[in-house]
Amino acid sequence: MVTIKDIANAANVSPSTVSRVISGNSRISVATQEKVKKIMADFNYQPNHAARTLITKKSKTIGIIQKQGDKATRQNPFIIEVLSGVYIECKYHDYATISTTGEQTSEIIAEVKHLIQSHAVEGFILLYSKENDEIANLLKQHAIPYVVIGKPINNENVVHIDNDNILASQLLTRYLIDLGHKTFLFLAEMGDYEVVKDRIKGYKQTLKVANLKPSIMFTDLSRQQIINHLKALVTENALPTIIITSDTMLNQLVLSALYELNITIPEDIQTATFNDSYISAYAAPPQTAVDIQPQLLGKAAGESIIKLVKDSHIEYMNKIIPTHIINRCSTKKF
DNA sequence: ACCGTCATGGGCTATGTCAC
DNA sequence: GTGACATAGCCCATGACGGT
Repeated sequence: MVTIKDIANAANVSPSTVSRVISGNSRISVATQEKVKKIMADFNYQPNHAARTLITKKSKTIGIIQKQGDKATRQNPFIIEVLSGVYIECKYHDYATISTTGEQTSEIIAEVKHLIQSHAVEGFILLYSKENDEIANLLKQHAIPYVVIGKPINNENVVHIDNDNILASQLLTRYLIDLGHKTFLFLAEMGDYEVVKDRIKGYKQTLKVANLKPSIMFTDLSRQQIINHLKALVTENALPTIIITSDTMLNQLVLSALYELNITIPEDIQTATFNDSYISAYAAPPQTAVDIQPQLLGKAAGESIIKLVKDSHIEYMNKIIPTHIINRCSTKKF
C-alpha cells in the first residue's frame, strides 16, 4: 500500500508537504504541488481512510438505517432507488455510506450501537418514520445527527424528507373515481408506518367526499393470505372494481394472486399502486402507479445529513418531494 | 513564502515484568 | 513454565509551530 511517506520520499519532500498538497494548502509552491501530484498519480496513491479518521475524528461516512424486514424488504425497488439517491449525493460530497443489514429490530440496534461506539459514522439517515421507534430514540440519546425519510411525528429538531402522502392518495383515489370506480379495496402492509397511515387517510377522505365505502385490508405480505381474501370476495360476489396497493411489492403479490384465480386486469378488475418503479412499468399488464420519486428523496436526505454533520446549527427544515400519477394499462375508463 | 519537525490520535501487537 | 498485566511502539495523516 502506497502511503504519504512513499510519496514524500519519491518527491524528496516531507510527509507534511504531501499532506498540504492533498488538502490544497496555498503555502506550497506551484512547482512542488505539481511534482507531488504527478508522483501521486504515478503511484496511484489513495489516502488511508482509517488514518485520516484517526486524526480528524471525521469518518466521512453516513449510516443508513433500513426498517426491519427480510431480504425481500431490503431489495424493494423503493429502497434501492432511495439508496441510489443517497449514494449519489454522498459521493458528490466525498462521503461514504454504510447500511444496516439486520432483519430484526434487535439486530439493527446492535449494528447502530456498534457504528456509534466505534465512531464509524458521522450521522444517520433513517429510511422510515415510525412512532416510538427504539432506533430513533437511541440516536437521540447519543445526540447523533440524523434525518428521516418519512413523516414528522413530533415537533422535534429532526429534518424529515417526505412526500405529501395524504395528498398523493387523495389524487390517486380521485383519479380512480373519475375513471368510474365505485368499489375499492386498499391493500396495505402491516406495521405502524406513518406512510401507510397517511395513504389510508387520503384514500378514506376522498371516498367519503364521493359518498363511497372504503374497504381496507392489512397483510403481512403473505401471498396465500391475499389469495384467500380475494377468493372469499369472489364467493361473496364482492370483488371490488379496483385494488390499490400501498407498495409495489404488494402490488406484485396481488398480480400473482389474481393470475392464480384467473381474474384478468383490466377486464375483470383494475389495479393501481403506490411507489412506482421499473417493476410496475414492466409488470403484466403495466401498472398505474404513484411515482414518489425515491431517488430525489434519497438525494435530499443525503444533502441534509451532510449539511447537518458539517454544521449542527442549521435550520431544521422539512422537505416535501412532489409525487405524480403514471397512467398505465392496469386502469381504464369504464 | 515555503517547507520541515514533531506531537497527536485510538487500536492493536510485541515485548517486558512480575507473581505464582 | 505459565498467565496476568503493563508498557512501548507502530500504523498514517494532520496541523501547530518554527526555521530558512
